[in-house]
Parts: sequence; C-alpha cells; structure tokens
Amino acid sequence: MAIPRAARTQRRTRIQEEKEEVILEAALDVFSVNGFRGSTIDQIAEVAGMSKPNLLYYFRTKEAMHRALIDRVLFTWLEPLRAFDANGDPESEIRSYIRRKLEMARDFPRESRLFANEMLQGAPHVEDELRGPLKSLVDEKAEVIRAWAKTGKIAKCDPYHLIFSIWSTTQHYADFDVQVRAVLGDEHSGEGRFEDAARYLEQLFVDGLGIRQS
Amino acid sequence: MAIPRAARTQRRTRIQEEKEEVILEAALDVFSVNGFRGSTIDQIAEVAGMSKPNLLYYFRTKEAMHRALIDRVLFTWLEPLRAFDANGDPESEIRSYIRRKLEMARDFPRESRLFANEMLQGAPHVEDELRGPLKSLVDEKAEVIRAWAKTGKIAKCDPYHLIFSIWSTTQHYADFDVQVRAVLGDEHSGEGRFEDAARYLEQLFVDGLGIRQS
DNA sequence: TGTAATGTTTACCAATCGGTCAAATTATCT
DNA sequence: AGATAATTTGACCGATTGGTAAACATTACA
Repeated sequence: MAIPRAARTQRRTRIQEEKEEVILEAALDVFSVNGFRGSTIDQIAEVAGMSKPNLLYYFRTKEAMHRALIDRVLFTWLEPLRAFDANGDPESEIRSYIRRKLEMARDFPRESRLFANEMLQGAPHVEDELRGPLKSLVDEKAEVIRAWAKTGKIAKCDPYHLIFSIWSTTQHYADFDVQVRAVLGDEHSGEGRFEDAARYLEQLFVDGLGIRQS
Repeated sequence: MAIPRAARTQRRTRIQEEKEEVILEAALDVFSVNGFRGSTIDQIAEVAGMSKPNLLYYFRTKEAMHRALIDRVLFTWLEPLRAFDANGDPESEIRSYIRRKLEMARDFPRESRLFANEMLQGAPHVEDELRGPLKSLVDEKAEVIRAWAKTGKIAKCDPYHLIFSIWSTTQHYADFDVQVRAVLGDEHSGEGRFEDAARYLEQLFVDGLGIRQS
C-alpha cells in the first residue's frame, strides 16, 4: 500500500527526490505569477507534466506545496544579507551586497516574485518568519551599519531604511520586469540592463552614503 | 427592460454613479490583495454589500471591473511624475517627487498593490499602456534629468534607472508594508516610519546625485 | 398618478476548484 | 522470479467559480 508523503519518516526514495524537485519547480512557475489563491493544482500539475492525483501524492495539499516552496526560497533569498560582512570595509561590502542582490533578481526572478506575491497578500503564510529569523538577521546587520555611521565611515543614516532601499531597488528589476522592459524599450531590454542598473545603484548608494574615497 | 451597462451611451444615473463608486472601492480592496485570478466576484460583492448579479449589472464581467479600476488608478498613479517640473531646480524637484510618491504609498497603499500585482503577473491587462503613455511620460522626464546631468546640475547618471529607483524605494512602503512593519517591530511601525523614510530617502538621493549645496 | 426605464433579487447553469479513492502499474529487494 | 512496497491514474465528489434568465421592485418623468 502506498505511504502518503506526510507519514514518511524513513529515507526518501530516488523517485521522491526527483519528482518533488519537478513539482516544486512547476509550483514556482505558477505561484510566482498568480499568487497562492490565483494558482490551481491543475495548472501546476500540467506544468510538472503529471496527473493531479500524482502530484497530490507527493504534497497532500496546495498549502503544503506552497509551504515547502516558501521555506526553500526564504532561506536562499537571505543568503546575500547573511554574507554581509561586519569586518569588511563599508564601500566594498555595500557594493557587493547590491551586486549580489541584483544577480539574484536577474537569475532568480521567480523566487523574487513568489516572495513579492506573499508580501502583497499580507504574508499570511510567513509572517512568523518575518518577525523571527528575518528581523533578527536584519537587526544584526543594522547594528553593523549603525557602527559604521557612528565611527564616521559612512554618513549618518537610518540603517533599516538603508536595507529597505537596497532590497527594493534591486528586487524591482525582477518584480517589475515588464514595466522596466516596457519603459526602456526593446532595444535596451537585453541583459545589459542589469549592468546599467548595477553601475547606477552602486553610484547612488556609495555617493549617497558619503563613502566615495576616489 | 434593464439596459446593461456596456450598452449605455446616454448620461449616467445618480444611482449608477454611486453604485459604481462603491463597487470599485470594494474591488480595489479585493484585487489589491489577491490579484486578478485570486479574487472572486462573490468576495467583491460581499465587500460592496450587494448581490453578485446586482454587481454584474454594473460591470458585466470580472475583467470589466478590473479594467475600470486599473484605468482609474493608472491615471492618478502617474500624477506625481507629471508634476515633475522641468523648470524647477533639481534638488527641490527630486525632493518633492520623493515626498509625493511616499505620500501616495502612505495614503493609497491599495492602489500601489493593485499595480504591483498587475506587474507581477506580467501586466496582461496593461502592457499597452506601459509601452505607450507611460513610456512617453518617462521618456520626457528622463530627458529633463539628462539635461540636468549634462549641465552639471546633478551628477551623471542613467535617468531611467534613477526614476526606477525612486519608484521602487517609495512604493516599497506600500507593497511590502507587512515586511517593513515586521522588521521595524511594533514600536517603530507607526505612521512615523514614513517621516523616517522620507528623511532617509531624500538624503540618499540628494547626496547620491551630488546635488547637496549646504 | 401612471408608466416606462432602471435597478435588484432568487434561482439556476456549466465549468472549474481542491481533494479522495480504489484499481492498475511500476520499481525494489530477496 | 516472486513478493512487496512505491508510484500513477481515471473516475469521481461536494464546493466554488464566473455568469445568466427572468421575475420582481423601485425610480424618474410626463
């Protein structure tokens, strides 16, 4: 008899590993565009190339799929902020943070949109993670920035709003991609726009924070 | 016999004005949170306090409602950019543009989220408006900024990405409101956060663009 | 005030929704 | 190879979806 996924306590099968991967990949496609409510299991099943009951064999509910997806994305999404080094020098740390976030917007736009969708809906599935782990991480890095400001390495500014502004400006290129393309026109919508954005944003933040030495 | 809304060519009734207003208000509530696909006519009807067929008497389809809503929002949403004055001086123009956009994020967060939802889904209903009127307006203002840069009034920078960065940083406070509140904690989540944001963003952009005179 | 146009509601429809079930198929291991 | 566990599927369920038809109620205007 088949053992439903949730009851598994033993090791996972090869097939389970593979299929769950395929499913989450498809789910990311669908959820990131339509949000949780706007997505259907049938859509995901079709993208995943399997029948709906088969999909539900691996994830017993739509919620479970979304949950698994959010958990995975949330972790990798915070990777750049975790890499933010308190011992590095302000200019290069901020530059590379911007660059890393922009690379993620370029390479993982679906993950960015999934997250954005969740935020727009009021974070019904992840508010605890926001108030817990996310807040802790941001608090820690904000303290680093505050110290930089105190010792005059960068201009005095609110570290939280600084972080918000880096998040928003970089993620914008993933979440509002259609708008960016529409405004820039077809000729400037190639991948080069990420290089232009990086150049502009690094200038904005480095000069805006008064840490240009050259 | 009842004349369906779409067939009306004559003047609108008093009741029509009122009810359409109520409906669009309710639709804004629902669409801005759940997106187009994730919203249901029943939800909107309940919020509007009327029966579903009654609602469908004024807007014959869900699409028609969404359309009417988007059209209205799109216009007012671009008001701050239209007010951007080519003859003003760079610092005060940028400062007041930021301030106006932040005020809109504070006072009309639903409108911002409705727009964000549409972007996340790839702008299936408004791509023409983006490529047409929006692009034209942005092109025009970008030219102003480029001229400022050329005459040395502000630092050399890509005017399009400058506009993108002002859009994203300000709208962030509406679209990612939950996240902002979660990270700032309950004690700093009052309306004062908009003042903090304004102070920070004005500093960032004014200094970042090298136009601080004091 | 009568009447025609406008507005509202109840009952309903086919399609789609998330999810179940039992039977059939396939992989795994001895 | 044979037994057993894991995987897959078609048929189906009740609830919800967007939308309609027609009867009913209300308003505006002569």
